[in-house]
Amino acid sequence: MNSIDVALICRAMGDSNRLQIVQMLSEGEKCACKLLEKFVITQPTLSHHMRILCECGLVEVRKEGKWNHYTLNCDTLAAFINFISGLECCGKDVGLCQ
Amino acid sequence: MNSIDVALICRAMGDSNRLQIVQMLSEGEKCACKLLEKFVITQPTLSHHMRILCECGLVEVRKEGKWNHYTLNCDTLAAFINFISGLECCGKDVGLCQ
DNA sequence: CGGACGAATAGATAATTGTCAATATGTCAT
DNA sequence: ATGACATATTGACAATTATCTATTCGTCCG
Repeated sequence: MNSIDVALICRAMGDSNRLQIVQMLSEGEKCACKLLEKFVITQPTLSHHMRILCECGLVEVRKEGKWNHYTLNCDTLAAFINFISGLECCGKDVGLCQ
Repeated sequence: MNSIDVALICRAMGDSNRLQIVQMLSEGEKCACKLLEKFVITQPTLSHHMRILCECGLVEVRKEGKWNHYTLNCDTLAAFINFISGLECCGKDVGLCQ
């Protein structure tokens, strides 16, 4: 996963509504209606947020009749976690960790 | 670390210049001049980006005479990695992973 | 078919953001 | 003190964004 993809995901998660949506999806698949209950936003606004989350690859939608069911995309999430986990803070010029 | 802090950090890393700066700092402490070399932005713009990175707590500055030296903040980074790593994708309604 | 209902799109708007040029501030060396 | 240089601040502007209302599109059921 390259920096551009990571930046896109970060940007997607940089909105607090969307971050909370990601947290909810981390618990498992949720339908749009369920998500909508949780926030004080309109349906078009939720649709907008879900689109951004889907476009960066972090979220997938399963359409079932009239309803949309959302899940986190395992591959994207794993790659993102991998990237973030690879960041280090101890590489001081001193050459010592801690 | 609560969602608001995480969203702030994500937003900070949601700009591709800033994400690349974070990657560079992951290699170790860097001075502003060194960072500036790497990007096609002006000094005030770099200053602006560093401020955003510092304000969310991800980056720390060490002022030494005329120069600023930046590092990643270990505590914040660790808390952030911890939060992100805690996200899961396999919590489908089915109740099965994979 | 036709109404009901969930989701998407269009259009508008206020707020935020990334960037720059110009200027100010702070620190060092002479 | 004064000039040189690193950084910060200010003010401006174009681009992006989060949100809404109004409308359209899709799917189901009677």
